[in-house]
Amino acid sequence: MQAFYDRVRTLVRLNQRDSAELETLPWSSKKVGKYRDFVSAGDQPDFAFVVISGWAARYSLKKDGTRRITSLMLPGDFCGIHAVCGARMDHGIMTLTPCDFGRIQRQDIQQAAKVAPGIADALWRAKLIDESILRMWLLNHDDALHALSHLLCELHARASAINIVQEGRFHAPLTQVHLGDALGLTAVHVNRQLKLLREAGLAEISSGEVSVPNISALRQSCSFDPSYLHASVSG
Amino acid sequence: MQAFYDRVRTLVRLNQRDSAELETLPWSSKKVGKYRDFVSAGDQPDFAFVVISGWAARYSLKKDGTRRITSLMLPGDFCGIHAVCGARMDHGIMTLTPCDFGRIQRQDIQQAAKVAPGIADALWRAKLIDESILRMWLLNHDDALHALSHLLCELHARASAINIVQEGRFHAPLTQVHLGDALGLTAVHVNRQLKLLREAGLAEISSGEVSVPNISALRQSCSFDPSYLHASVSG
DNA sequence: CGCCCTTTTGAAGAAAATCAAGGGCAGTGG
DNA sequence: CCACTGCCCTTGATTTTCTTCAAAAGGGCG
Repeated sequence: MQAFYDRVRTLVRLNQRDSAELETLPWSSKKVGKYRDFVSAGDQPDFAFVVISGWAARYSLKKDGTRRITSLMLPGDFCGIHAVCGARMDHGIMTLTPCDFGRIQRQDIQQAAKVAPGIADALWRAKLIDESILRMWLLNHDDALHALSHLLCELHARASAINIVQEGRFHAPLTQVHLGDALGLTAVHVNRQLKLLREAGLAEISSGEVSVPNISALRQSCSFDPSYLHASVSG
Repeated sequence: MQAFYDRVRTLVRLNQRDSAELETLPWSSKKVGKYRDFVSAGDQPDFAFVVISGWAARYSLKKDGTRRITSLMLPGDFCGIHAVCGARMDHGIMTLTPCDFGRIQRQDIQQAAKVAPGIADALWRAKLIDESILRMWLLNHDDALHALSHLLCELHARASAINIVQEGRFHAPLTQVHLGDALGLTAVHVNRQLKLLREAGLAEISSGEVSVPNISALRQSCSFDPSYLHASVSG
């Protein structure tokens, strides 16, 4: 759960009480294999989850049978905070790799949020960031190349934040089909845009490894401004 | 503020204490003219706002100068719950009509959420619904006609919920440019799709009035399922 | 080896953007 | 009262972007 504790601390500055409350939160671990439906649409989970290790994705199935990925989750990310208010899931969550989740009971997280305002704040901030990311996905869906570059920038930034980027490279278990599902494009077209990025020397994906030799250049190419990812910790 | 109180009660079942807390929340009113930037990106508001009357829209300006509307707000909707955790706004809010806003101080809403768990739940649910709507916008952006129909269904449902629909008609201050900004399409293309809907007898917009003679037919045409808009009150 | 999944590339077709022009209507000012 | 102006809606023609269909090549793994 260190990934989770670390994440919370990037979201808000915790006082001693918050901190103590956070680290004594009761939780249990749940391991899930690759490409599993971890949570299904319609569920009304009694737990909130935290990605401890692995990658997962929120997705919805459309009427025409195609899948649309609406967000990607990396270690440290929350999912199913819906549990906090007992709402029903309107989308599913699938694993992209074998995953290790931390599971926290609804009443425990509710209690913690009540006793430790810092934790409640952190949950809010996490949700606002989710929303910002979603909004960005909406914003950038006009031009395919722009959208792809922006997504790679986002993933690079989020991967950096959890220290899994080394020399501009990080492992991301995304096939071109996944990227297409996330960007609302066909895999074929994703392939062509990736080729452009590769030829421009801006980014490359090969065997599950994203390589960005010059992140500034990539960011500039799609006007990426990372500030929306954390909205500056000042609380 | 009745619109707000009503809205909260559609989100959660309040007990007496929650109810009392809600209706004694200190607030002040703020009137804003049409087409005004009510909140700007980068602001760190000390207030949460509630739309008492009028329509407003969240939007972002893209690097190429175009505007993208990322959500529409009707009477009763919250905005700037960011204030709850002191985060910075990553988007602006503009009015589409003259608007009347209710303004609640950050500490007051925080206090209310702490004392009355029902209110905290309501805020969470409101945010989850915002997120669901955003997700739907992402989901439906593939086919222009589908997207437009779905948006009209969403607005019809939300307008119904606040009792402003009469005989399939409701006032919506949206120009074709606004619709284009919301759907990520050009106004020209919106115009063509509206023509199709009109010719199919499914929907019509004229002088700011949306007319849906047969909502079931419109819903069926775009597989609209309204459940995502409230996620069933069971808390 | 052979199979499946993923990536790659080509060619044709559909969807939406762009460019361009005209019309209706309300408000403004002569 | 009427011309003028600005905004919004409408329509047509052309071009760009993305999808669809199709086929083939690479790579990991039983």
